[in-house]
This record gives sequence, structure tokens and C-alpha cells, in this order.
Amino acid sequence: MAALDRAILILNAFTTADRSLSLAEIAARTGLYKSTILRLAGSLIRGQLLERLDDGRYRVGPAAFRLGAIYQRSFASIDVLLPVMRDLSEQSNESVTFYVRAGEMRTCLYRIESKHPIRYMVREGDVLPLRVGSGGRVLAAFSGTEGEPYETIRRTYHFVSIGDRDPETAGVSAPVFGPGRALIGVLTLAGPRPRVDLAFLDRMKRPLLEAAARATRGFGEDASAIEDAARLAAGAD
Amino acid sequence: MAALDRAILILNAFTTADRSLSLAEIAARTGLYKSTILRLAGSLIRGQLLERLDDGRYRVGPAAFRLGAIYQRSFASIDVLLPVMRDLSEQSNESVTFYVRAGEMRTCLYRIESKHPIRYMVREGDVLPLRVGSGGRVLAAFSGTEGEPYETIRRTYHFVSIGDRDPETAGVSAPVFGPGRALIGVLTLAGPRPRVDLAFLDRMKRPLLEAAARATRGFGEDASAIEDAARLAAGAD
DNA sequence: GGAAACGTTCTGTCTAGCGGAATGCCGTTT
DNA sequence: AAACGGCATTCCGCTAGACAGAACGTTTCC
Repeated sequence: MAALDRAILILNAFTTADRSLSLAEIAARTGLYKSTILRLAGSLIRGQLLERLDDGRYRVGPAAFRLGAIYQRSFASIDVLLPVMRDLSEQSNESVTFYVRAGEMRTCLYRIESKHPIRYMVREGDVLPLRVGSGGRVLAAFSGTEGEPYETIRRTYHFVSIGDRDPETAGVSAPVFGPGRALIGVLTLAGPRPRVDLAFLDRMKRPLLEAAARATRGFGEDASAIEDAARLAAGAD
Repeated sequence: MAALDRAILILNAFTTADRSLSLAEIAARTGLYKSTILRLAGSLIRGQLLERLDDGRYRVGPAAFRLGAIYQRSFASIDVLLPVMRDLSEQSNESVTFYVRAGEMRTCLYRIESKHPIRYMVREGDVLPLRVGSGGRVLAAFSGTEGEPYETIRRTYHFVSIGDRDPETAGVSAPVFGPGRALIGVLTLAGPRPRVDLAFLDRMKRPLLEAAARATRGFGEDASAIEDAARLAAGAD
């Protein structure tokens, strides 16, 4: 569907960096004719997916925000996840993030910031590569990726990574399941490397896995496998 | 642009209540032919504005969430507003919300929940009527609505409403401005009526107006008018 | 085991979106 | 003050692509 694909192209021209774009900028980024954009923009504005500012520039509209909120809530989640995430962040003093899979990427769905001034900068709505970083690895593992380290992750229910996605960042992640053992997303505890080292992550494995188990139970699914993994992770390495 | 209007119609078929919809449900809500929806859905899914679940049902996709996050951040806001809102919520022990105008409606852009178990239920992304409730009144006033109570609001920079939008809810709101005295949005302190009464709201006027002034200064605009209003509100009524 | 409901595919018709040129509007430069 | 350049906007003839509806296949529910 050509017209619609182009409309989506227009929306995707917007990034976090630019709060608004002119017609010419949209044309440059999308490669579309200005007349085409103008026509499409009319409908997008009517639907409030796009907004026209007083100076004639465009920005993403409130309908996008409304839909985004629907997406976020379609994971049941907020009432179950946020208390778990808050507790984990208080125990660790580090940031806690919940990622979900989005095709070949992953999306940050919720985030609790650490109180530390130096922060590992990811925000709700950010899109990251699927197979990189501890959260990405765990998502990939429980979406059925073959080989290592994914086989091990499926056994131990967690993965520690240091400088995998970002050289200055380290973290540990565990999966959260919902009805029918379906993977909902992954809970990640992460922070800057000087502070978040291997010893710290080792100590945090158990609280993290217990948080993942608690969230899983919150979604009405049995979490004994994750609880077993929590005990093993704390005992062993 | 017919095709695009229909695509938006499909997206708008989704509400907070339903986490996913079947093809037939979308057809019923939009009045579109199923073949049309299927064609449009193809493009929407390609653009990740829509997602196909394993059971064949549809839900809003991650791209909507990404765009929503861009919208939220396009108000500069998060670094300026959240600390102000958090402080105000701690001072008052009630929920603090930031609304922005969205056409003839208003959107809840940020929200800090009170610690109380009984909560006044609005969430980020919710869409409310523009001209109702204290937040709505203030938005309308500073968007140029004529007559009362809007003239008074423009003089006093705040408005108290009790049971206006919702019979069980009361609140007080003040505007936040950005570069060029442009209205950005409105800060609302609100809660359930048994707890949030006239006396309480009177006491909260000053902290609220000071928070609005602080946010306005954070956006690089002079806030002396709001500060004057804060002193007056505390002295008078 | 029958029927209803649902998702999906297909096709001829015709509309509605397309590209590109042309116009008009500012703000800047010489 | 005039000319220029960059920008948004309008217009139009052509044709590709979206449309409605029927037909088909599959699953679900009595």
C-alpha cells in the first residue's frame, strides 16, 4: 500500500533529536516530493498523528502518544511491573529497565532511573538492537535463537554482559513470562562499568531473578523454574 | 487522502480497554470492508504501527510507542518538569499531572502518582475534554477563550475546581510557559474530594504556583507574573 | 456433523494519488 | 530598492493502485 507506506516514512523521519521538522527537511529525509508530503500530512494532521506548529513546522502529534500509551498498557504490566522494578532499583541503587521484543529490535517499555548522577542513558520508547547487550541476549534466547550463549541462558534464566552493547555499560537480565509461558519481556539491571562490576552483578543475580519470578507470578504464571535459577545463581558462581 | 484516513481509523479503533482486536472487531468498529483492512494492515504492520499476534489478532505496534515517546520529549520537558512535579507531589502527598492541549482535547503528558491507596485515575497518554476540570479551564484560558471564568484565570494564573470534570475529584491548576510566553501546558494537583477539600486546595495554591513558576523559568522564560500570583493567592482567599 | 463465523484471496472497474511544473510568499543580499 | 534564493503551496493530466464484493478455505461452536 504505497500511500500508507509513505505516510509511515514521514512519521519515521522524526527522531528524538529534532522536536520539529520543516517541510523541506521531511522531503530531504524521506526523498518524497513536497506535494506528496503536503497531501499526506493533511490526513496525518487530521488524525493528530502529526501536528502543525505556529511557525509552519511539523512535529509528531498527540494521537501518537495516545497509541503509544495503549501499546505500553497492552502488556498488562504497569501494576505488576512497576512495583517490582522500583523495589529492585532500591535494593541495587541502579537503573532497572524492562524491554520487549519488537521484530528484530527491542523497545524500552519501562524504566526506573537510579539516583546516581551518572546515568546509563536509555529512556522509555528507545529502540535498541535485539541481539546485543544482556537484555537483548535474554530476549533472543527466549525467542528461540539457537547456539551459545542462548542455550545456557535458557538453562540459567539470566545473562551478565559487560561492555556488550555499550563499552561503558554492564548489566544483568532475566526473562518475565506471562500466560502460557509466553515471553513477555526482560528485566535488566544495568549501570556504568566503574560502579557496576562483575562482583556487583554476581550479588544482584539473585534479587534480579527473584524480581523476574515475582513479575511472572504477577502475570499468573508459575515461576518455580526462575526461582530455582535464583537459588542456583546465588549459590554457584 | 482516503487510504490514509482509513488507516488512521483502524488505529483509532484501539482503546485502552482492549489489548488486542480481531479482524472482525476492527471491521465492526471502523465500518471498513475486511479486505480493505487486510490491505491497510499489511502496511501498518510493515511500519510496526500495528502488530500481529500469534493467534492472528492485532494490537498497536512498537513504532507507535516510539513516536509517542518523541511527542512526549518534544516538549523539552522531562528534565525540567519531573523534578518540579516530584517535589510538588511530596509537599502535597497528592497526584500531580501535566496536561498539554491537543486540538479540542487535552492529553496527560506526565503524571506523578500520590502514595495514597485511593487514587484519582488518570494515566499518561489519556485524553480528556479541553474545557472541563481545573486543568482544562486553565488550558482554555491561556489558549485565548473569552468570558468567565477565563478572564479571572488569566489574571490569577490558577483555577480551583471541585467536582467539575469528575464529581468525586477536586484540584487546582496553573499554567507553564516556554520561550516567547507560549503556553506549554498546565500543572494540576488533584485528588479525591473527601481528602482534597477547599481548605487543602487553598493551602496548595502557593506551592503549585511556585512550581509552575519554577518550571517556566526552567524553560527559559520570565516567571515574575506567576510569582506575583503566588503571593497574592497565598495572602488573599 | 452441520452451520456459522472468520480470515484470506482474487479481479475488473474506476477513482484518487502521483509527479512535476508553476505560482506565490518571505527574508536576505547586493 | 530590486533581485535573488529558499520555502510552502496549488494545480493538473495520467495512470497505477486501491476499492468493493464475491468466492474460497479453515476453524469453531452447537
